[in-house]
Amino acid sequence: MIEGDEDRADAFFHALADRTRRDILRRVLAGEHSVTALAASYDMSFAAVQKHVAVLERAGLLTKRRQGREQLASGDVEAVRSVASMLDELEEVWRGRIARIDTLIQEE
Amino acid sequence: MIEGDEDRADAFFHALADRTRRDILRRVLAGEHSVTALAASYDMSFAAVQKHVAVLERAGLLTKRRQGREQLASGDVEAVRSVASMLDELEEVWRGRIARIDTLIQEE
DNA sequence: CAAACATACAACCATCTAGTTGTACGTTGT
DNA sequence: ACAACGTACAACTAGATGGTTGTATGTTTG
Repeated sequence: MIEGDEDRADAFFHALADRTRRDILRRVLAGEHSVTALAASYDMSFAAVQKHVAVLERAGLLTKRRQGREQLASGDVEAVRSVASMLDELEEVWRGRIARIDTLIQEE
Repeated sequence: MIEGDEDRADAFFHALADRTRRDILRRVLAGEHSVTALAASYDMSFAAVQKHVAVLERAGLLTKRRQGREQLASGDVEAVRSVASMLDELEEVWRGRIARIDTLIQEE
């Protein structure tokens, strides 16, 4: 599994930094899909898509459950939210800057 | 120079997928810093930090303004917000899935 | 003017990444 | 039993990435 917060962030953002993976994530957030069903949507080999799914799984953005011979992939919305909250924290840093600027203006 | 939404998303997430760049972004969201001042914080060459700043700049996450011989870098909170809104759209996709599941349950 | 400073960028290198093909193995259906 | 299906993974390749050092250019200071 993935270690610290920074490692988690690395994995999250790296997983999201590829348009094929973002598209796969959209599909599996909308509903369960087998790896083969996902692979049918893209102009690349099954193995390539399977690796993208593995990257998303390793980042915790999707989970798989076995059903017979298929692996059904499903998006984890909680993980998506936790990425969003990392960005919210960045915005909070910015708010601190604005607050400091306002203080300076008032002191004049 | 005209990039699509997907190219922008690629650049955003790739820029954020490195912990040094996330740390630089935190600093420049908190306030302006020269490239040299930023470089002093990290255990790597000035050139390496300068390249990280360039990646963030190309992604639109920070801007620079010249002041004398220094370049002062400043974080762009609007860009951070637009990344966050991409994630919100993913969450919306997931809400659609839940709505569909609820409809199925009601039809039973 | 010369020296020191701040920045940008080229060239290079090791490693990672995203794709490929091929193989192996469990599951399903005939 | 066996053929077809669904998946995983290894080995390989081209190109991207993150780091290095060295050089060039503009700016400030003595």
